[in-house]
Amino acid sequence: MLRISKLTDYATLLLMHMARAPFETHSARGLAQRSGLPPPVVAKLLKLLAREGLLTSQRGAAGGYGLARAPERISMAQILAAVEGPLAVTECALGRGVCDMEKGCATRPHWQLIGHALQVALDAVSLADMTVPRAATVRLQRLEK
Amino acid sequence: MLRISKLTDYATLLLMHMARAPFETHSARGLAQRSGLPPPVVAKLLKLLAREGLLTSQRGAAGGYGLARAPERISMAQILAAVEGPLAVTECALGRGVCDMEKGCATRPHWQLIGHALQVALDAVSLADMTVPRAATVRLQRLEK
DNA sequence: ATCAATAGGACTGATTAAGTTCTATATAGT
DNA sequence: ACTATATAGAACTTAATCAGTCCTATTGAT
Repeated sequence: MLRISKLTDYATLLLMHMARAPFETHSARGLAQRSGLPPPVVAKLLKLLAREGLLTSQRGAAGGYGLARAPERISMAQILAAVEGPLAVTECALGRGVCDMEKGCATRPHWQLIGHALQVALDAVSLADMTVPRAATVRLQRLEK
Repeated sequence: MLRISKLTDYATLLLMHMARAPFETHSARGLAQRSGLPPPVVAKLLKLLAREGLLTSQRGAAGGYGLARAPERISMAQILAAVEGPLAVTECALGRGVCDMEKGCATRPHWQLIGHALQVALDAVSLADMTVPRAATVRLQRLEK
């Protein structure tokens, strides 16, 4: 349950590879080879991440992708939002009045609260944390107190 | 993203209805009418929740379903787990070695940490909280400190 | 017996996710 | 200017999952 899509998983993997050389540009082909993921998937994801502002891109020969900011300033929440869209635990949490039974339904504010808690947990982990085991552990343990 | 399935949403709604009369038994038909959900869906969900231990069931005429324990002792995490299966943010988080690239993949422990944080957030909200706005707010705010 | 209820499984259709392919555009090097 | 190597964007196909229905069996009170 609450499963993250494979694409998000892949995106995280790719960003972690890039975080090892945060100031260099990386080509889609090169990242596909290093990550072992299918080239079309890698290309699709990098395009998406660039459009969403997590990566910068340079076209043409000797072009490629680079991190838009330091790995410490890219959170898991941002990666998820880039690939899967805004966090919304339930459909109605997004606000649009598409739910048939809004009248007697008292659950909405509660789902929003839960969603907010998830957001906080996801915000607390950065891309840099993902590459360095200790940091994430510490930050998340603080949350649980 | 991280969207909960409609079934889980429905299940929560049904349990909230039952929580209003926590010691009485409720029939599937009656709950379908009160909730406005399609009877087959309600029946399916109640069967599932009973199998998972959240509800007790009584067959035969004058039978029905009842909460297995007090609303305070049923958490949103339990409801989610009952309907959607164990919480696993990524496939590999479940442990089975199905992932092709386990060798160079350092993300697994981090996803597990994030998963754990989500679990904590979901554990902090009970079915009783869902029916009484204030309690959930307070509990979740404590988590965010 | 009969009626009202749950138990369990099989099945179908709808929706979404995952992955591929094709065409257009930009840029460095020669 | 030409060519090779990149990214940009969109359309398309297939696979997987979710949502919902239906049917048959079992249980128990009247």
